[in-house]
Amino acid sequence: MAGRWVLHVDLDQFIAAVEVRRRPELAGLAVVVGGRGDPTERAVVATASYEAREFGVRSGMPLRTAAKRCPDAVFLPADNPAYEAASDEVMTVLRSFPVVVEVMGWDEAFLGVVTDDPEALAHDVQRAVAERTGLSCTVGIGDNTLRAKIATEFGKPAGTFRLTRHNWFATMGDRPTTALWGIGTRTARRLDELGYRTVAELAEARPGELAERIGPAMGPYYVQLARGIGREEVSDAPHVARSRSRETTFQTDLDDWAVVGEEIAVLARRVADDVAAEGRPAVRIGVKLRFAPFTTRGRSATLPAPASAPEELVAGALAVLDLFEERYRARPVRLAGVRAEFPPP
DNA sequence: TCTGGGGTCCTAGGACCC
DNA sequence: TCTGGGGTCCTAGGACCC
Repeated sequence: MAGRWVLHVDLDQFIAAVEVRRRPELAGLAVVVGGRGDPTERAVVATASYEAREFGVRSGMPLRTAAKRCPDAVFLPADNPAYEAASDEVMTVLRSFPVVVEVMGWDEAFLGVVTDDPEALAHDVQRAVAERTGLSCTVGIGDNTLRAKIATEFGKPAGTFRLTRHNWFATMGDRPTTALWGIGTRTARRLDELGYRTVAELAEARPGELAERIGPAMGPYYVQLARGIGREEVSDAPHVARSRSRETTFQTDLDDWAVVGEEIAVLARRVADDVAAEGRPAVRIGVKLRFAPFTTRGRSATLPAPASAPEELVAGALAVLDLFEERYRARPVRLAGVRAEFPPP
């Protein structure tokens, strides 16, 4: 009798693997991809190959730090169009199976499947992806999306792992709450202060107590996470964007407010291109500024009328920039961003 | 460790209205 | 005519994820 399963397919060191695939001489080397590939610039690591990770190089780490930890690494610029194309190849392979494919990013997808042997199907998927794209992936198997997603961590690299209601607490019970998908270090610290340190402890919490102390939606949700409860349906409905944004970190801080305005106009035009591609007008616009050393402030406003035209979005963004109080205008700016929001569904 | 870029969702406070 | 309570919208900021 065939059962319903969720498979979580996650490409191994995806970005580094795409680079190695087109430059085979890099195989076996420490490869670090990020920014423009110059470790002296302001940028962070997008992905490090397993060889580079041996030296303590991690995603999100400044390139400068990565270069200190692994001076012999090959540094490459991020080539997003290449990763998007490789991602499309992989998703096409996944869709060739009789499954529902829900894309979660360049290098991840959930598969909704009906089978009585999910491991066999997982291995078929891994083999097909390897043969048709040359890329390696790990497959987590679960009775819902949460457990499938977490199972992947135990299958890395290139393996499979099954996580269900039957082995959830045996596998996860003693782990810290950060092992849950959706709980980061900030929330873990707050939970710790309330006496919940492990997954098993959080699973025993009263949802009502956490609703009061954490928030009406998130509190009870965290208890559900700890119990391994998650969405069982996988959907291939096309994603409908809520917002589109563009932002830039400057190599050197801007100290002239007029130049900040010029950069905001440039970003607003790029956002306008994205909005035009969406084919529906934006109703709100936001401006983000990050001041030296690292404080970030945002201002936003509803547009006078829904808009897609570049001139309207530029005017809107500059009007929002004007909402920043006088006291901000002499501060060095290290990042500027513009975001357009679409109407809620 | 001097900290990217692109997203999503939640929370909280004040405004406003009845 | 000094003052309640509820609902909803707007905005800022936080947290998390890939």
